[in-house]
Amino acid sequence: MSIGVIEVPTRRALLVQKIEEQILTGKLRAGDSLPSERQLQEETHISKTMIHAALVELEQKGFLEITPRRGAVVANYTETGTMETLNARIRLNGGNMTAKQTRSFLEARIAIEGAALRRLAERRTDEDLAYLEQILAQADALLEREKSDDAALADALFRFHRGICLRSGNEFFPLLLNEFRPIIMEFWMRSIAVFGAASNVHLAKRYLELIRAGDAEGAFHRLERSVNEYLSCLDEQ
Amino acid sequence: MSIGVIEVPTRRALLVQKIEEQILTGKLRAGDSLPSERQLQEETHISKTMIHAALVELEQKGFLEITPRRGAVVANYTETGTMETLNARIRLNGGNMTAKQTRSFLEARIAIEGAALRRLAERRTDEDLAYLEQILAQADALLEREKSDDAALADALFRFHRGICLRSGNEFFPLLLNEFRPIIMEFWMRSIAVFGAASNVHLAKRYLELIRAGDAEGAFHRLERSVNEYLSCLDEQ
DNA sequence: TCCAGTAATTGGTCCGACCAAAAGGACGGG
DNA sequence: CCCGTCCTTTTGGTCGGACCAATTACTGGA
Repeated sequence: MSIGVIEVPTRRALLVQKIEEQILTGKLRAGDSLPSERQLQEETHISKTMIHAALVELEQKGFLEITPRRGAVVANYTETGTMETLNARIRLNGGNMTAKQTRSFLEARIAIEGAALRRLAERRTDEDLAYLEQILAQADALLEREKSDDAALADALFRFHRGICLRSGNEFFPLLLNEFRPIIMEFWMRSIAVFGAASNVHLAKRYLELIRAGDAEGAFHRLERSVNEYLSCLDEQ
Repeated sequence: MSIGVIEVPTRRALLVQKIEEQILTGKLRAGDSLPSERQLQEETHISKTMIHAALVELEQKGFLEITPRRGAVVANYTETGTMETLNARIRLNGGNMTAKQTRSFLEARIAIEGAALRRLAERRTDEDLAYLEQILAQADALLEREKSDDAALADALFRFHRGICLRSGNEFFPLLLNEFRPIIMEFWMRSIAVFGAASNVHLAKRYLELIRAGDAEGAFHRLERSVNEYLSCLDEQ
């Protein structure tokens, strides 16, 4: 057990976190208006510049709606919520997704990556295969090392699956994966912990072979099956 | 033709827009580094506080990568790009998607909304149906009016289809639709222009009936068919 | 040639003051 | 009693200067 880097949070980050908490725990509800920036300044003893910066950050994350000279109100995140909002919600929960969130995530994964997988298997080129092979070679190199680096391997797995979306020719799929990134990385870290590093890389190679063979349905069903395996392993715990 | 609301953009927004333009038009390429914040301050006569805020915003949008004390470089948006990045790209192009983007969008729509549709049809409750009916009632009310308001109708259609995702029980799908929002709204505006307002509302009612009947496959194929119709109509133009 | 020491530069944070627009009263004519 | 006009207050948005810590670039001596 190492202590690791100790980072001092900034006042602004703390303020953002505090307001996020109030919203996510329901103390602040959609439609509620926040105190004015000056009032917050007095309460918190933080300069108005930083108060303002924090509120703008929360607006960009989809938590608030700011109208100039009218104030900030808590947004209804059914209306404005994005992946950013969800990431914050998960972070608040100590980085753990609820069972429902996990299921939702995997369902979304099948929908998006499944579609990409099908398309890619149908129209893969040599260039596509080379692109994916190169990422797997990096993953193999990571396996060879004596010191295992799970984070680097998870990153490689992420890039492999994003590569599938990228090479499917659809311009939206890889962007969606980028949006999901923190969640997907967490997923792979867990998968490595449960099934082992080698097993995950081996599975990736299976996908590549199915794509090479042009077996769209086979690749899709492989995805469905591995997701279900993951789910049943999760249920056991 | 009405003039509409005139909103004064903030300096920060203008700076963000300008840098976005430079990146999207290729004047700034991935890997290029930006001038330092102080240099930008001199060039633009905008205070460093605002310069910094603008750069951070661009980082959150996936256009830049900022390293403390090293500067900001233009990001490779394969790596960092999000829906926000794509929205900006489309906005720069006058709100028009390329043919490939349109195809990608519709493919993503089938993947996501199709999955939601299937799930919802299998496990819909009376509450779910009432929720969707209520949105369609609003759409009907809009149709009755003598003055047609396409934007309001497009919004209702958006909320109906987001409602499908919301009521599917998957926590990710509605968030994804929010992320897509500007693009989806553009899509519905176009669909209203091509097929007419009544026709679009009528189609929505068909989905609702298929969901009510629990016909998951029927609903899914309805979606596929209407997407293909839209595509072939687009090809004709 | 090398290296320690230093000066300059960088992004990140913070402050207190000011601006223009909007909201809310106060006032006065009808 | 009503309604427009004027003025004060409050609001978010902006500014320029300051400081910090880390990095980089340079410089002088061994």
